[in-house]
Amino acid sequence: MKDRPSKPKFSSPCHCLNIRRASRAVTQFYEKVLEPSGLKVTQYSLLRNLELVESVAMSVLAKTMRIDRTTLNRNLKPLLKAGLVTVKAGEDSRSRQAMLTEAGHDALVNALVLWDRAQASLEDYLGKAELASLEKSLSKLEVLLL
Amino acid sequence: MKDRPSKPKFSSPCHCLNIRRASRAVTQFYEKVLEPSGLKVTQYSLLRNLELVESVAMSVLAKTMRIDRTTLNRNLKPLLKAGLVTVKAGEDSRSRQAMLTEAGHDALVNALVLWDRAQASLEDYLGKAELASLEKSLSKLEVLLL
DNA sequence: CAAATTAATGTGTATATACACGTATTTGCT
DNA sequence: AGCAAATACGTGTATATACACATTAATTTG
Repeated sequence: MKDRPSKPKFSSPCHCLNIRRASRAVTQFYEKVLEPSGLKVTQYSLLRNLELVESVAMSVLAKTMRIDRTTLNRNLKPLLKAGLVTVKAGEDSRSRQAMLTEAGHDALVNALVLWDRAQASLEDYLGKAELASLEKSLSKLEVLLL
Repeated sequence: MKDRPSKPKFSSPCHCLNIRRASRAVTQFYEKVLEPSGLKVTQYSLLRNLELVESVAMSVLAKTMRIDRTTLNRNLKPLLKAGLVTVKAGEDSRSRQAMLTEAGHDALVNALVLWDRAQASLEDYLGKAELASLEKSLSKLEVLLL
């Protein structure tokens, strides 16, 4: 076997992987708890945001939720197909307004108690203090790029 | 407009969304820094893990990296196509062994300095103490489901 | 040894994420 | 008015993630 130069066998753990892993685990936990509602956590949050307003333009919603505009567009599709959300034209004929349907509202109400459970479980698991500290760091990280 | 029952207008911030958002931000940061290498952070980590061993069975690698087995399978494909990784049959004719190619090793070495930079930036941004505290919480969260 | 289990993988399907492009409108400026 | 720049969106493409199934090979059992 030929000898290879520069083998960086040891290294510190990658912070990016660590947060991605934790994110996956937390996501899976929430998904499991939310499962009876038929909603993914992303979908839940989308409905949740729509519930706060009469209707909202796509890009405004994306900005509010701090997700990519095109990701929002894609994430909306299953909800549209399921009839939980509708889209109407805005005054500005470029913009489109998303809004919750009755079914969407019902689904949200239905999911709320489950979400509460997941939320509470997590708070219980980490403890108030550690969770608060974590959230603080997370909010710092969120603006890492800007 | 018809009156809707139970409008949960106010709620605590969703911990799941928070960590997902932070995860996205950190990922985008690493991706941007790694960009010149042509590797995504997921791909970097895959190569990094393969660099530690001669060859390794799929499921073992997945377990080591703590990612879903099928996700690993999919994530491997771009690397196979790019010729950075190859797969050979294992002794057990069910299992398949993944291994780094020379090109894969080169790509890894090339990306290492970039990754170091991203890693250092993050440490600088949060500070050693806060980062350590964060990592501790993240590792707890990672085993939330088991 | 034959049958039932378990183990190791791959694929179908669906969602999530985001960059690069392309399109249609609106605004702002001359 | 006319045109350039900025806005608001959607889509193509590629990767990431993971559950449900299907397949094949090795193991354990009766």
